[in-house]
Amino acid sequence: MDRFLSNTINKVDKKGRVSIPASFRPILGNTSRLYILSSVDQPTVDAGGVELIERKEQQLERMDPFSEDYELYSFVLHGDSTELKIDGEGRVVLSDLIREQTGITDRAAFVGRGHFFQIWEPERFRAYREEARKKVAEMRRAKSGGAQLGAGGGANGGVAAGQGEQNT
Amino acid sequence: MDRFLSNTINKVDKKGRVSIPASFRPILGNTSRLYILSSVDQPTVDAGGVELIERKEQQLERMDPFSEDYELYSFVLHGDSTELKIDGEGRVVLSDLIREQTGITDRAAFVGRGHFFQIWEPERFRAYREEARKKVAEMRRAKSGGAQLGAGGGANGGVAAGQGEQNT
DNA sequence: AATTTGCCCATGATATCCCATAAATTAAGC
DNA sequence: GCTTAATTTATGGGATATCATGGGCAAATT
Repeated sequence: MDRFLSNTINKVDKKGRVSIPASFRPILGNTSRLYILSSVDQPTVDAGGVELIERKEQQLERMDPFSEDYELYSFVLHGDSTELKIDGEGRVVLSDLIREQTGITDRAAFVGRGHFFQIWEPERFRAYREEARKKVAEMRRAKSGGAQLGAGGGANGGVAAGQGEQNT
Repeated sequence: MDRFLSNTINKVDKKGRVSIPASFRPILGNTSRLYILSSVDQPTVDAGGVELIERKEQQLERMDPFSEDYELYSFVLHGDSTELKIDGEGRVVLSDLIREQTGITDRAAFVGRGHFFQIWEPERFRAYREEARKKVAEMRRAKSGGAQLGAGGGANGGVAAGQGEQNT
């Protein structure tokens, strides 16, 4: 249990509180603080422990300082970050900043991203997720030239394609 | 016995639990954690130990962290994965995520794939398997220009052996 | 005084643990 | 080679333990 995985949708109560998924809590450590960074590309925020900020700063340093991306990243990183307090039940109060950034009202989707997680407005998450899956599927198809069975990650399945639809 | 072989169909009980085939358990090691990755191509999920995720993360690290591909791949990898707890009897409860992805309701097919295994809705597995066989046969025919050797009726090219039903 | 914010407790719904049992595979014995 | 005893499995169910969620209340803000 050392990375943020899976996704869950939790309710935001009248006081603006949401439960951080229980499976995410231990990964954050013993802290009672949750760090939040706005995403520049999507209507979501990144969340995690302090190391999240550090990591992002390191990323920033690796970017071209004259690019527009750098400017944006830098601006958002230092300007739009927040620190939330985690209460005894593992909840946080979503700030106005987060609401504006994500569009969240009464429900929030928590999405594991490995060393951090994201908080989305459920509907937007659903849409983006679908799109992402579709694109990854295309990516995979392009790479393997169509000969792929299963998502074995380098697996040597050795069997020809076969499309098989997603769900029903 | 160090790779996942063969396939079995087990029942999902009212609580949503399924037994992981006993022959698969020792291969997972001493863990009580089963990692699940959903396939973007087929209505199935890949299952295995942490290595399964780590392997994919290594692929990620070889990509450009600022590319859209990286973003999408990471999003799907971490956001659509799950970690299931294996109980004392070697069972796991299938999450909603898995149900949606696979279409599983009351029975689940466990299919060995070497260094990981898959979980399918039995009917879909049967259908996909047949299709896969057919394509393998075609592939072979195409390659050999019609001259085949030892590709007799019962041969099941490349796909895990065994009948759709448990033992026989 | 009227809101917020932080802390504590309550509760229904799941999830997890533990024990029971029948089916089935393996080992043992004849 | 068969038949039976001994072990594993798969599966079920009850008893707890966790979790998400709601509400109360008092200290801190405004």
